[in-house]
Amino acid sequence: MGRDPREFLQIGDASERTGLTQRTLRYYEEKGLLRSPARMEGGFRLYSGDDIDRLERIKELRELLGFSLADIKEMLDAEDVRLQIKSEWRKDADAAEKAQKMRVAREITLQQLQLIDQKMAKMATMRDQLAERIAKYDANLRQWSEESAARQHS
Amino acid sequence: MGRDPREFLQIGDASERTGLTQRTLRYYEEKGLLRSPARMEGGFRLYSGDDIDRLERIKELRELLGFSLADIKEMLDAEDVRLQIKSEWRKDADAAEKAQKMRVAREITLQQLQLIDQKMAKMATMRDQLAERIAKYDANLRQWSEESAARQHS
DNA sequence: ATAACGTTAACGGGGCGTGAGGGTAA
DNA sequence: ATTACCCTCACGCCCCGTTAACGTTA
Repeated sequence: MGRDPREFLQIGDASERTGLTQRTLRYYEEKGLLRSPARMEGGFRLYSGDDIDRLERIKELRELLGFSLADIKEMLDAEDVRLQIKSEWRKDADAAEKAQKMRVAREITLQQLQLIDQKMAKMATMRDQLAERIAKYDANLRQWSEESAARQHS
Repeated sequence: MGRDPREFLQIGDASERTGLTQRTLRYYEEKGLLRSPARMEGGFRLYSGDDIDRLERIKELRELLGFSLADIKEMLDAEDVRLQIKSEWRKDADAAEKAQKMRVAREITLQQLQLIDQKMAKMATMRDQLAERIAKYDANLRQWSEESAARQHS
């Protein structure tokens, strides 16, 4: 599961790879969206491959779907549930409670999916409207160029 | 073209119809995204049907596509070009310049369309990932319920 | 020692939320 | 006169952008 430990990135490289500013990376850490990354002796942050993945998910949830950071934190916490439960699956102590948590996580994921579907439907509508608008521009421009050509002949 | 003048809405009704807060409506006006609406003698704002349409477009551009208000202002101004040109089409004075403006407006619209296509593609990817995740939750839950049933029999 | 990189702290800005303190409509 | 609605400031919050002042690394 774990990755090559040589692949740790300092904040500058992590910033470049994710397209988020260094300020943003520190801010997400401060807000608990990302667990505090490892540090060098001098205090420099070291981001793992998993950290990068998580940052990219955050970025998409925010920029593509427009969720608030608070919403995203809730979602990511919910997602972590499944992994945590799987790793803690020693015996079936409190298995019922774990299943309940998983059902909650599933529900949140399902809501995300439905929200995406709604957004995609609206976006498709907008797309068609824009295509129509372009067709109108083109029609006007074509008409103008024909009139212009006609004047050339008279 | 114009609508029933009795259909003018005060800010409260306009807010309800568009799903934007009154504060937001005043803010958009302040920022020049919406021309200052008509007023009653007492100073109450009166929104026309066209105003409502424009507000709904702004809302979609912002909430669905995540554009900044500055971007949206630029886009709407570009869109107005076509309508303004059509209404000003008395003679063909400066027809070349008008056609140029229309080409610019067309170009901006085309960029919006391409941006929507890009976003929709990314969203489709996310959608699939979420569907997979739900499948995993379900697999885990199904497995748990089977194990639980097995214990009942022993 | 220098350049390139990192650190925290703190102020700034866009897009509003949220009153305060008043006037208007029916 | 009451109730519901509207007005204009004006401050506050979130999500960072952006210095500023300073330490670390190669």
